[in-house]
Amino acid sequence: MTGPMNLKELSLKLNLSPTTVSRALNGYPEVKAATRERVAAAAKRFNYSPNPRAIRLATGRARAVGLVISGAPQNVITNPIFTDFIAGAGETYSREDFDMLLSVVAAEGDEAAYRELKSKGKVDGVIVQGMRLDDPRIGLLIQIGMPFVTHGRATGTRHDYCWLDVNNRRAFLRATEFLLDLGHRRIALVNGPEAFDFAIRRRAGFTDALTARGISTDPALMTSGEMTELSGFTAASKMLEADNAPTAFLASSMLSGMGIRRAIEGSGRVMGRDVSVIIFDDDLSYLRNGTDVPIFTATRSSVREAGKLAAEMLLHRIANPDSPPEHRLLEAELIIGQSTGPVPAPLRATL
Amino acid sequence: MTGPMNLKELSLKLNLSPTTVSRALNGYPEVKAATRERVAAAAKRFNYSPNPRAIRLATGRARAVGLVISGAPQNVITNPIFTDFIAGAGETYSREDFDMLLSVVAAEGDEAAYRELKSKGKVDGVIVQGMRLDDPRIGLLIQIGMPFVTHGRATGTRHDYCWLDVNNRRAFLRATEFLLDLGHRRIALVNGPEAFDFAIRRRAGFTDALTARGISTDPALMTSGEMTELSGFTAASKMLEADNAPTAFLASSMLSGMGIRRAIEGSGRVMGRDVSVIIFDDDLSYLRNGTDVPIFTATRSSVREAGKLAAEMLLHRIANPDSPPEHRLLEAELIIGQSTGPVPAPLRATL
DNA sequence: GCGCGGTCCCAAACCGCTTTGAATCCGGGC
DNA sequence: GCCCGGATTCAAAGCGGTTTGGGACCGCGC
Repeated sequence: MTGPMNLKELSLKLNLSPTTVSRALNGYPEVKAATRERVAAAAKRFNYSPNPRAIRLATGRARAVGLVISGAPQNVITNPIFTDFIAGAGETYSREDFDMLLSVVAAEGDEAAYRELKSKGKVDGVIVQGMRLDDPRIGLLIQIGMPFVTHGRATGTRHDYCWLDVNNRRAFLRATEFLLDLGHRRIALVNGPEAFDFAIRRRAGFTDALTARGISTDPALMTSGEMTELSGFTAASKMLEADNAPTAFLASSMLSGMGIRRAIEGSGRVMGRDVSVIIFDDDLSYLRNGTDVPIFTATRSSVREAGKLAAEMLLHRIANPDSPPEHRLLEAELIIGQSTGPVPAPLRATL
Repeated sequence: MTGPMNLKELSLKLNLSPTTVSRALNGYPEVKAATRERVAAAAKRFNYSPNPRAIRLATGRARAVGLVISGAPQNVITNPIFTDFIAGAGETYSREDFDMLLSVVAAEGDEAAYRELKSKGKVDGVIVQGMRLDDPRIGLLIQIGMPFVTHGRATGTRHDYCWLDVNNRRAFLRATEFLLDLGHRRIALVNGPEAFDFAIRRRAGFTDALTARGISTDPALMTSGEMTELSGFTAASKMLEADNAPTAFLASSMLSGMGIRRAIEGSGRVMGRDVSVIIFDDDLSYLRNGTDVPIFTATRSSVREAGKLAAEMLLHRIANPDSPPEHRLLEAELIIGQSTGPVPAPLRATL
């Protein structure tokens, strides 16, 4: 064995020049159909596959996309969304034979990481996650000329850029309306960290729905924080203790929903009967909202699907860097589970 | 702008040959100290950084490590461990300037993925996760000559290979003893999928502790399944309904523990008073077991730390492929939380 | 018979680095 | 003054592809 076959060897076997073989394999028009077939057959027969390192050096393209994960060691970064997102994206990349490379960097190290990805030419484009208000990464990436698509938008930026997002505002608007239609008037919002754009939009959907019905928003019924079971529990417990406890909750994630459920049950109430809960369900593969019948009523949008679409958009963007940026807004579906019901009668009486 | 400076340009500025500059930068001994400094200074001044694609082509090394994630679209793969693990590993890699590349493949596609990683020379080594009994990947990787370290061991393989694992058996042995010492005799095991090696070892620890005290194991008190909240809830609910309900649970993950807690509370019992629970806590960044005081009593071992160590082992292995395989067994610590207590008096009376 | 425009193929340069094999420089020994 | 070996440095040959700039061959019109 002398290692895998290379272009030169293959061309010798075919009595052709490397040039022609390369062109045949890459679909250039100036090679005769018969020759092309002969080459293709030989390539398959000798199990030839071009050396990616050589391709990359010769073309200057990386055939790889990046994902910068910042916030190590303790932050956001390791949020549970991530895995499903790349699972979706990864399949697209392997199909197109792109590598996906991750850089894990400490908080604040992300700018340097993007610059390095660019200057060393390690990737042809990146996907950006965890968008914040007027996220500085957008300007940076445009400035250094790195193709990208964001998962989520960034309110407040003046740039036009390529994004994929869920209609968070509309999702929470509809969820709130659904609760209002069930007669609920004291509705609490247990939101994600409002440093993130998606959380802002969800709150907007929530408050818009309330004000549209002439219901004033109560700051005591709106919290924002980590999307963990514990923080959901803590927030909900506190609200449920109050005199004027909410009869319904809108939760930003499955995990906070689980915390809220615990708080409800811990207070002697029953979820779905005494207190309603709607969650935002990212349809994560290890946090399923029930198997056949959903446990929580939810606005659902698959993160995995988002990953797949974002990857496709990115590859398209890399291939056509000068086309106008695409935008894609996904709608979440409202699925009815067991966690919602009409506002309880005794409370309805007090209205 | 003519793109970033390259070796030839730099060597021209220095009136040196590319050879010498390359050697100076790479620490070869045959270059004079004064020259080396001059080169280093110029490199910094002109912001020179070598083109990784050229290095890879010239050296034949990838300076990258891989992670194959199999089981798409619906499986294991997206398990919550993953993110924390790579967060730990990723920091090591960036420090050493290694790329980390992910391939997401459909179930059963992993063998082909490893072979491709090898044949295309995309990585110098891989980390393997989710070990099963006599995992076939071990033989495969040895056969194709791909350096690797596994996260978890694989009982039953005849090969010697490089692994990093938590002492799962001992962790559950100690946890079980802890419960026994509290007077519990009806202890249930809500295990992860026993297709995985770690789950087998945990069960062994559990049953060993019981039999050491002369307590027979009750199949009705041992389940194995997904490590989700729902399946924890389902399993525990069923057991708690039975006549001879357990007074304590050993759970394989934080999520199943949360499901068990819900089942306990749903049955009108109080966790930590009526029923004790110990979980295995991977110390995931978005599933914290309480902030200051732990909610669950747990055997804890940080997956993130494991990722960091595994990455170091892998880099070492890549640098010294012929050294004997390292093994590293981490001990989990038993941390006492609020979910355990002595067996309730009325039950104790019946012993 | 000759020039012309296609079609198809090739030699050689190039991408930017590492590495081999050899040249150069230098002080010391004789 | 000359040879020798160690210390430095260099030219050139890879690594394995892509791409540029021609060439060879062919049928056609005149």
